[in-house]
Amino acid sequence: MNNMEAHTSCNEKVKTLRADLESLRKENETLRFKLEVMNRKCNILQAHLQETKAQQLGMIDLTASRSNSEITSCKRSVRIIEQQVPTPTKTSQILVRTNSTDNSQVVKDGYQWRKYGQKVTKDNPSPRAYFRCSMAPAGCPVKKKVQRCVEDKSFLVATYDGEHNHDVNSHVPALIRDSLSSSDDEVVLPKGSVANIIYPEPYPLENHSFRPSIALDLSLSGPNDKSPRNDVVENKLHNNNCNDIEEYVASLTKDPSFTAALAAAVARSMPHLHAA
DNA sequence: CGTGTTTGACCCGCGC
DNA sequence: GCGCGGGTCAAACACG
Ligand SMILES: [Zn+2]
Repeated sequence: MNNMEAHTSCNEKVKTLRADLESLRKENETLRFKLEVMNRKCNILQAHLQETKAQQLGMIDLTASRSNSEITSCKRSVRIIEQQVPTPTKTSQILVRTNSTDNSQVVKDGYQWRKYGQKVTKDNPSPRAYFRCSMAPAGCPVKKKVQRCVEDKSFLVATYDGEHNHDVNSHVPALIRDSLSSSDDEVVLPKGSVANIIYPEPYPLENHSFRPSIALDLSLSGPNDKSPRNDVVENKLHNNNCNDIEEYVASLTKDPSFTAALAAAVARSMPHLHAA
């Protein structure tokens, strides 16, 4: 009967371990969610940072990158002032990955938008949607275009145009509520499902000193995604604490599909290079 | 009934 | 001028 007892105790152990595992899994999920929220915050902050930097640099690079490449510091400003009027209309492009393939093109970025048009474009089967900031009647000039990416329809390309002259969403709490109980309209981030790549367009490579960091938040995939990477991560999280994130990143960069996606995204973000 | 989306018409710049 | 492509308008419509 020793054997039997050993067996039952073993079963007990298995049970508790399983329970442990389950709780850890839940914790993992919430952590994932929080990570995603952080990533989104980070992305947004970075976008803002880019904008401010662009502002500080006086949009010099913006116009310079737009094909008139005669660069003489004083001329530039004159030209800019002359032709660009008071509002420099910064544009920035961000790539957003959405897991649901059919979704209507809504990039929730904390602002509220009103759609005012949709067009089919020449070289992209999916239509392009035009949005205006809903504060437009109050004088906010910001517009954005959203279109699915040509080759990777799970990506949305959002092109922002202009700057908001008001705060992010005066009333509704924007996309980031500090915890999981966000019962907002669209803020649904079910189990981590979105990855953003932000690449502020006006910065080509000429500007080595300021390399626009491509903010990539890892696609924290939901339960549907059975990527082997998840297992790695889970193992890491179980074995150790968050110390192994770097290893995770390493595993990520070794993942061919990930690197391919990244390469595609980067290539897409640099039409100049692409053409050359 | 107010509000936001749809969708074809319209406009405008550009190359031929 | 004409056609094309991208951007916007606004009437109709959907929805609460
Ligand atoms: Zn606005």
